[in-house]
Amino acid sequence: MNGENRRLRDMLNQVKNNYNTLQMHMMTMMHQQQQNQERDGKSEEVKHQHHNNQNGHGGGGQVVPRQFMDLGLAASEAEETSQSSSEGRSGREKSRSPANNTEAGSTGGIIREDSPEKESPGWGPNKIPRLGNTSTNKPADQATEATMRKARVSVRARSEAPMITDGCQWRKYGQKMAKGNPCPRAYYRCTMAAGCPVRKQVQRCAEDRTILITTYEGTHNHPLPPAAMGMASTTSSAARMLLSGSMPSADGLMNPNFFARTLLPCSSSMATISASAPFPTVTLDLTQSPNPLQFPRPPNPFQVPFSNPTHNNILANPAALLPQIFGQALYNQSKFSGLQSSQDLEGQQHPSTMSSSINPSN
DNA sequence: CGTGTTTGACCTGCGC
DNA sequence: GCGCAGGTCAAACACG
Ligand SMILES: [Zn+2]
Repeated sequence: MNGENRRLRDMLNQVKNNYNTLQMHMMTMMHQQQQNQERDGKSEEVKHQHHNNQNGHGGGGQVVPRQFMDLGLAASEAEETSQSSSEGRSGREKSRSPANNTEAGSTGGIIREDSPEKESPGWGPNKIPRLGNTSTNKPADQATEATMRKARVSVRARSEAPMITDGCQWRKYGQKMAKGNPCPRAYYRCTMAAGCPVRKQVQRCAEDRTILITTYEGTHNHPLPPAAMGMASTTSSAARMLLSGSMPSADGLMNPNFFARTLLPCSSSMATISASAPFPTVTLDLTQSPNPLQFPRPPNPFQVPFSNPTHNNILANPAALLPQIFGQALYNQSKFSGLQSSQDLEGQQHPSTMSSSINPSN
């Protein structure tokens, strides 16, 4: 009975999470659309990229409205995901089932895998520089990949399962005890294709163990099953948005405001951009109850994110704080863009090259 | 027997 | 240079 209850609750959570994810996804898309409209010049590449990701199976168009179609698609798929996850879990609740999933939807025109076997035999005896390689190889791809790899998308969701099911397959390759945290952090790598660079780490929140923090990093270089598209496209577009926002351009400023306007009314999910961490990180907070009306909890014990630089800014409660928070985000962004400017510039220098490489099939 | 998890060793970057 | 902390590797192991 307990088990069943737990299962049901978990299913519910999963559905909620999917819903929030979707919402996020929509926002990101809208944002990108907006961005595209405002300056179609360079952001066009982004658009193409996006399309590529979305229509991995379909093929890419470039009409703006298309994006909504994609969205719809993603929505239905998200549902599937939740269902499948519940099914999968019905058997065992806490044992780690190998099925998981994930994110990244980009088919990866961008990232060309260097060599599929680079990780196995290549550096077996290693100690060799994984970084050293990077310097020697082609700078352009490298820069792109490096930038992409740096970006992280972390998702906070309530889940009692050891890992949220996102449609991808993961192999665990490590586990560590986090410092100020009784719960260990687990490291996973995507196994859907050899050489897929995507990694994720899963950690439970110390105080509230019902909250699972999943951090995605990298972009898939292979097609994804429909079930994985939801999370994948969301995270990848979030990452892209982060990166584009971090660039030394004015429209980066649009992000926060856009977030504020769009998310606030819904208030069920929240995104925060933080560059204070070693890597730029987007945090999608899906932990809030979907209907805030029932659980107002206004005098929330949440800490003001920007007052505590230690952890990434995670927004728990919108309203009054937003301006400041976003202000800080902006500040961080600008800082970040300063730091990253060399790389970004390098990336930006050859937009045509980029777009062509992105869309090789077309 | 292939595939995935466990787990301690190992590597690297960073602050002192 | 040392120690710490975050990540990763890979041998051993578990499982179907
Ligand atoms: Zn992958």
